[in-house]
Amino acid sequence: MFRPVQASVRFPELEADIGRFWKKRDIYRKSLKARAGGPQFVFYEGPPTANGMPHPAHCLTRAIKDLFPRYRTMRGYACQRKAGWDTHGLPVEVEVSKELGIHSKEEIENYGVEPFIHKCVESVFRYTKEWERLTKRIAFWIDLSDAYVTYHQSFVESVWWALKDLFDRGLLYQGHKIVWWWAQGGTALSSGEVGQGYREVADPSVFVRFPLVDDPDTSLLVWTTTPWTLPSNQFAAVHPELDYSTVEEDGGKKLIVASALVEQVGSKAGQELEVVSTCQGTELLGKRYVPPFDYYYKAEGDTTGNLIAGGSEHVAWRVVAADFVTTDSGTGVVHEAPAFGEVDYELLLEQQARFVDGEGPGLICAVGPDGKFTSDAPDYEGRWVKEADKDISRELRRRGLLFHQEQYLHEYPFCWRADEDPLIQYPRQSWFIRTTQFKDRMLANNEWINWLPDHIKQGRFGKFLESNVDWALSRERYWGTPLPIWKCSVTGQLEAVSSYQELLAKPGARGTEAWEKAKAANPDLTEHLKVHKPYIDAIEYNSPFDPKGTMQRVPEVIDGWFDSGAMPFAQWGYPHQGHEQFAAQFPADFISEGIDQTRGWFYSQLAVSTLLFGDETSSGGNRPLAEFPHPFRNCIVLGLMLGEDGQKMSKSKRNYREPGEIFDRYGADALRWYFFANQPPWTSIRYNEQAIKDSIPEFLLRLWNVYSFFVIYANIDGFDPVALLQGKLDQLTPRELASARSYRPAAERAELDRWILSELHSTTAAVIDHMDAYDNFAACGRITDFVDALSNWYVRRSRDRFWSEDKQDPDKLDAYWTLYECLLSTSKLVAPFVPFLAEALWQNLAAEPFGDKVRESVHLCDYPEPEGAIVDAALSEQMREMREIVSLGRAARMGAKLKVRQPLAKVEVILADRQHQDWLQEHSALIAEELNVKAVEFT
RNA sequence: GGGCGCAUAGCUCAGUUGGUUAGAGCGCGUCCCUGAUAAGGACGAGGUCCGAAGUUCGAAUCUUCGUGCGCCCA
Repeated sequence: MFRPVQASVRFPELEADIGRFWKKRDIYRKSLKARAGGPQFVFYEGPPTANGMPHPAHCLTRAIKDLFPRYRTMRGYACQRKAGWDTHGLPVEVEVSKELGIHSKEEIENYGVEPFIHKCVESVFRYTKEWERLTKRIAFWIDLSDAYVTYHQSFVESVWWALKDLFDRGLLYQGHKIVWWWAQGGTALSSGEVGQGYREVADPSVFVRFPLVDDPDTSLLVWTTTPWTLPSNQFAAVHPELDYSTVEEDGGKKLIVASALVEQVGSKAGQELEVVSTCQGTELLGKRYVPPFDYYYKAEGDTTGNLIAGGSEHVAWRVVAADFVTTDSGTGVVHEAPAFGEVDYELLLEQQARFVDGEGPGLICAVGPDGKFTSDAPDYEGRWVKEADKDISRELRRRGLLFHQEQYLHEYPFCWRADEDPLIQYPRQSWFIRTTQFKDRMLANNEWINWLPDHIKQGRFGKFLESNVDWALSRERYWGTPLPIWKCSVTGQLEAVSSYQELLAKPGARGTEAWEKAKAANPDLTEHLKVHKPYIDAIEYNSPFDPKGTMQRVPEVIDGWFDSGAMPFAQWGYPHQGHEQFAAQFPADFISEGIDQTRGWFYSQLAVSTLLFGDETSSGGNRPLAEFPHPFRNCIVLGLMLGEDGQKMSKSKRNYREPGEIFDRYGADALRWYFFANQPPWTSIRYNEQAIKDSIPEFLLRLWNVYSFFVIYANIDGFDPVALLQGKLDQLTPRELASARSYRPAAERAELDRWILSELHSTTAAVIDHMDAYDNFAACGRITDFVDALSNWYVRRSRDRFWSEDKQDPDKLDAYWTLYECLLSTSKLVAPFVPFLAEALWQNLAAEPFGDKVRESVHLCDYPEPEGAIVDAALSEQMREMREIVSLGRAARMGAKLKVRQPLAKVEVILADRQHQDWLQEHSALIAEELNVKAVEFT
């Protein structure tokens, strides 16, 4: 007897029971152990950050991350699933600052770095409980107890090793560059971080006159959306090959504007600008102008310097050539403040290179690192630059230099963790990794990665690699992996260190008291903190470069993305330890994250791996050179998940329901099936509660009803596989079932049985093909079709056989064996997709009645093996054709308004292709029954 | 401004290399079953496949341009 099936199943409750069963029996661990000797299937968990709440998009990621390892495990692979947590960086600091009600770096310093760091550690795992609950509830099987944590000492030391390797190879350098600068936070951000903060804003757009020195009635007309950069103006740039016009404006003054823009500029100001003369950009080069502010001009306006090529020139405030000038917008004359733009800064370097050493232009910058004007610009001193825009415009208008002003709508980056803080480009000393030197290697590596969808390879990711810039690694912050570089107090020479132990072994190493004292005061402090600020900063040692020198750590910490990129080896503490694990678990066969990780984790992993393990110059911790691709071979790039309204998901808009509620209402299987079966995972998924709900009747319940049907009648008829099956059993495969009494080989059974078994085996083969190709969507399509065929044709057409009076009727028993096999195989087939439902079926159909004779969980079973001999393609096609005929016949009845109840004399079937006519004729009785006709005629 | 992607039924979405009359589910309408029944099933209506041009015997599918949207980057 099978345990009677509840008539109305409640999946959420069922799932809770199954979840408890897995936990009690430790099924996940057993599933790993069972495959320990199998081939490796390597999966990397991209670490989520646990100081924020999980939301629906995380459900998708976690569902996909579960699906393929679970499938591979059933296919015999050993798939370790080590969890991980991303714990460093700005998100944590910002969260803590909010809590403390502070914002600026200064406030953090005043609060104290040490207590601040303590707060950071506390905050890191604030939402771990919620994350763990979600992970378990959605049945993401992963080893949470053995998670890697990016702030742990062993992880930090792996990162240190990597950085030392790069440093020793000259790939880690300090450079003066224009960086995207978060002024309030006092640090530079990487391109990836900047990319996350773009927002559309309206900025003032000003058209300003720069009067020529030789001809004060004629002005260059320049355009800028950052008036605050005008006090730091050094040059005006034109494109040498563009045409420029001198035009006369109302009142007789003249302006120089790109010819192509004369009309546009005029219409903006509501003026008819009359062209006086035209010239090429080259003719403007060298012309001197008076900048709108004289803070620097006052002293240096007339300064000249000697050129290397001979002769001399004014150092600044003249027209220079630049290829990046366009006529897309503005005036074709560009205001150059080299301090606040990358291309502008390069232009300054170009100019400097023309002069004899020390005689060229220096960098003018009237803004401090805090984003406020310095005493260089006394009128605005101490004011936040963006806030000064208005007053600067007003001043220009007052002095008659403002030609036109308007609002300009454009995308501008803000700090990704402090929405209200706009970033500015700012010159800064910063540490960089020379990734550009490895661009070709990274591209070659990328070439071998199997991206899903494949357009990512040459598209978004490939394009991103091609425009690679050196990685701005350092952060002038507190909570992150400290940059492991110590500097000689006398000579300024640098040295990198790869572990705490190595550091303490340095001659004259001292300064551990800071940590010891803190630990004594608070014994609960985690040991891992000793490799962090401020304790690590206290450690000094004797300089190998100068007897009087002391080695002190540089103050920076690093970009948290580097941590994530180091994860393939740092999760094992490699190379200080974990050589075996790393060797076995590198590279990954499979990773999956959202498309937003293109510039995030996908890049950080590829870059770090290529630099460390990607060519002959890399030491790789003494491991042999790895073949491309690494560190991952297959990557499913998930689409963006949108809210119900098609907009970005947003808590305040309430355009989605919390995952917890979805689980309570519909269950995790419903959500998983919705993710897997409704669309390829890389399309942007419109979160649709109705569709989640619909996956219950469309799939889960349909399968459940077939199962329920079987159990009801098997119990009534006393069909008991336990009594009928002898011999050694294990997972009730078709082969094992074949040993049962009353079991007949498929070839001897009714055609309907042979047909559904054929469908089962061909479906199994197709699902395996699709899943091996990481195509869950196609796999689900096949499964859906099969369950539909089973429910709506096999069971329906077989009802009479199940209800036959004679309990020993071989045909009746065939029907039971057939349906039993279908249900057992289906439960295995769907196990990776809907693990709860699959388990429920397996428990009642196999594990409970058979006890220890069979595997205790469906997730410990092998994935079904298709048997080619069972597949009958012709029969499959014939049956399909018959179902089609029946369907057309019903349509014809409808058209004639003749209900099915009314018997009709005959149906005429006209076949376009007579290939299966004989077969169909043999089955005319069935067609006649379905259509309620007395005769079937083929013409 | 550049890159990538998307645009198919009222809704959510399929549509593999070009090939008969473009599909599914939901919703809607009509009906069947009443021994899977707080289920199940049949049938139907509903589409300028975003627009235009091109390639082709043939285009939702390939090319180009345009429009709209999303993402990424300047």
